[in-house]
Amino acid sequence: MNSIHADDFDLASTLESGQMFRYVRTTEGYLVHQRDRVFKLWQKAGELCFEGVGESFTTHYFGLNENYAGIMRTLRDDGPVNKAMELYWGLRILRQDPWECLVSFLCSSTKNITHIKVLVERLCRSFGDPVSFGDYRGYAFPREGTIQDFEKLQAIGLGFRARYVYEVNQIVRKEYFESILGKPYEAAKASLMDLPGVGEKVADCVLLFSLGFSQAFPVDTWIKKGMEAEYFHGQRTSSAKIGAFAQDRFGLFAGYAQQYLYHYWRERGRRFHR
DNA sequence: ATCCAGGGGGATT
DNA sequence: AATCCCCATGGA
Repeated sequence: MNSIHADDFDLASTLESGQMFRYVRTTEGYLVHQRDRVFKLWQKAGELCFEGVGESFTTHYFGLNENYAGIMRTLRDDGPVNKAMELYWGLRILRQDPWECLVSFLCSSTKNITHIKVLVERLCRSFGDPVSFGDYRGYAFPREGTIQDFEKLQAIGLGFRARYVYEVNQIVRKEYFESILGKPYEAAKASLMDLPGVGEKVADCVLLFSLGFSQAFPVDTWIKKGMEAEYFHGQRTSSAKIGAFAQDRFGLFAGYAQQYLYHYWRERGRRFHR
C-alpha cells in the first residue's frame, strides 16, 4: 500500500463522470483497469491510497500535478459551472492512455454508459491478455494492432461500431499519438477526425481525456440539452454552435467546464427518476 | 442546413 | 409489450 497527499481531489466524481469505463466500485474504493494495469484506489483524510500501481503513474493519470485551484478560478464567473464546481469539487480530467480512450469512445455512440462498459469489457475479454490483482482475474485492454479477427469483433455486439474499431486498429500505432501531441488544438482535432468513425465528439473526448487538450469541449446529448436549456433560451442549437460558444465563454479550460456540467446535469437527471 | 440508417440493451410507460 | 433513450458518424 502507498499513498500521496491529494488536495482538491475527488476520486469518486473523477472516475464516475463518464471519462473512462473500466472501473468497479468496491467496499473500500475502486478497482481500476488502464491498459494492462489493474490497481486499487481509495481516499481517506486528504490522502489518495493506491495498491498495484506506482506514485508517478497515479499522479499523472489523475492530473494531480495540475494547478487545479488556479484552473477553477478561471471558470468561476459562470453560474452553472460554479454550481457544479461546488457540488463536485475535486473532479479531475484524466490522462488516459490515448489508444484505450480512442477505442472506448468509438464504442460509445448512442450507447449509455452501462452498455459502453459491457462492450469495452467484452473487447478486453476477447482480445486482451489476462491480468490479475490478488485473487481478482481480469483482462488488459487489447494492444494496438491486436484486434484483427473481424468476426470475433462483431460477436461482441458492437453493431455498426465494429467496422470503426477494426479499421482504426489497422491504422493506429503508439507513434500515431506522438505526432498529434505536438499540434495545436484545431490541427490535432482535424488529424483525429481523419480516422474512420471519429467525428467531432469522439475527437474531443480523446483530446480532452487522454492528450491533455484542456480546451476540448465534447458535445454529447446531455451537454447539448443542458446547454440549450441554460444558455440558448431552450432553443434547439447545433453542436457546432454550442462548441463555438463554449470556446468563447470558457476558453483554454473549457474541457473542465464541460466535465463539470456533464456530471452535474447527468446526476441531476438520474436523481429525478428515483 | 436536415434526415436517417446502424444497432442493442436498459429504463420507463 | 411498446416505446424512448443513449457521451455519433457518415452519407444522402
